[in-house]
Amino acid sequence: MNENQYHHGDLKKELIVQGIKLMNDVGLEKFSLRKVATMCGVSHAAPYKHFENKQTLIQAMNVYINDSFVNTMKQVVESYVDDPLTQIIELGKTYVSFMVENPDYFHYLFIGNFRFEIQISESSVCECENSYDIFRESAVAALMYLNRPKEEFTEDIIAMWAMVHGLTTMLVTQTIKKEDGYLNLVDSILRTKLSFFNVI
Amino acid sequence: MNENQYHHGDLKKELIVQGIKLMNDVGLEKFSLRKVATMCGVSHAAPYKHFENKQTLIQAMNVYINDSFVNTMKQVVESYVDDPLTQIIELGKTYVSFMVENPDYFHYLFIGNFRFEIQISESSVCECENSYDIFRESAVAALMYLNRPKEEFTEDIIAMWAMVHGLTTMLVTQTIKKEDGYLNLVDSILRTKLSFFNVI
DNA sequence: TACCAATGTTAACACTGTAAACATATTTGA
DNA sequence: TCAAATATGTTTACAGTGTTAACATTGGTA
Repeated sequence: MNENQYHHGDLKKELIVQGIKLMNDVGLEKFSLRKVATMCGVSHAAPYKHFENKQTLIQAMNVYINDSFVNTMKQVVESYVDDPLTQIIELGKTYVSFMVENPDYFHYLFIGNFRFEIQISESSVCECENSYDIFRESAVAALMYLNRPKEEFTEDIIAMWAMVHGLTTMLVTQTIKKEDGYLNLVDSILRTKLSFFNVI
Repeated sequence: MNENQYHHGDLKKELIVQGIKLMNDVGLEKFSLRKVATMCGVSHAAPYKHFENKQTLIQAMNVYINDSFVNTMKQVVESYVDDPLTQIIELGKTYVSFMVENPDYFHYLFIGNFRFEIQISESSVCECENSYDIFRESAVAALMYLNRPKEEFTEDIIAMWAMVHGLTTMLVTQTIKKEDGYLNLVDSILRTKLSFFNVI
């Protein structure tokens, strides 16, 4: 396709990419469709050929980020298929570090899941819709490995995910300071929980 | 003061109250200063005599809600001054149930702390600025009561708060379903953690 | 090649945040 | 007591926004 073309090529995707960039720069409050359009070198009404409205674009941005998050998680799962305990711990670390390193993504996923309908990517190859499902699946494997009673699975999994997500929140919102060894905290907390299972 | 008066009486406070109401109804995206002004029966520029801009009003709404949350927490603390273990557990339950019953408040505090500067209420009588401080203080008492090693306080407190906040998040975002006995979950998770301390 | 759907532009609208100039009420102090 | 100062409200104006409708251009396809 040409350089100075009337048609853009893949405007839909660039709207998402530039949209995320803009959101990072100016925040939700000052995020505007017209700015995104300008960033893509396109008239302010062009986005409406690809998205119903502003909310729909933001949703698409959410899906885009969620996919990238989910894929990162899946990679970790695949790296430790034969070691359930290490797997769930590394998964926890990845969960936390991904969000700490991309605090804006935390906003999107969070705010997005709140304010708008949750929408699942169709393009995603992943059979798990979201990060919680991946985490849960890994947790189940670890609990089975530890011969935990099945009737307590639910509570154990919730406790573990809650710790990981809660810790993430504290770090991203700077309720606690992000020191160099913050990942050891994840390790330690999850390991305590897991070894607690083991001892009993 | 008169009924059909030129001056409103206490516009500043009503802007906050109506602002919260509007935010509950339409969400952040459609929240507008002009609507709030209309709800207060006042011209669209009147709010600028009380708040610098839209963000400042939203901040004030955050502070208002945070105060109400903190006060609720403080009441619990006072109800169990002589029983540190029950206190921290009840505090956890209150934390969760307050947010589950007021999911919009969860948004405000969360988004507010993210998007804008954290601003502490001047009017609050409470010496603790935020809910985390209250939770931490209570947790410290419980840990001392259990004779936990002081060098592990930090990690223990983080683990407990993370669980409570993480669980709250799961319930509010409906990652897990809010069943009738959801508060027992808080009880159970925290109690497990605390009795774990005790056993060792 | 001629049409058609896809994708872009331009123009228009109502609504928004914000500022400036103006109006009225309340407080203050000689 | 009552004018002046201050606090609080209104009106007007403007640039930026989301969204729609009418129009223009392109690329693919019958």
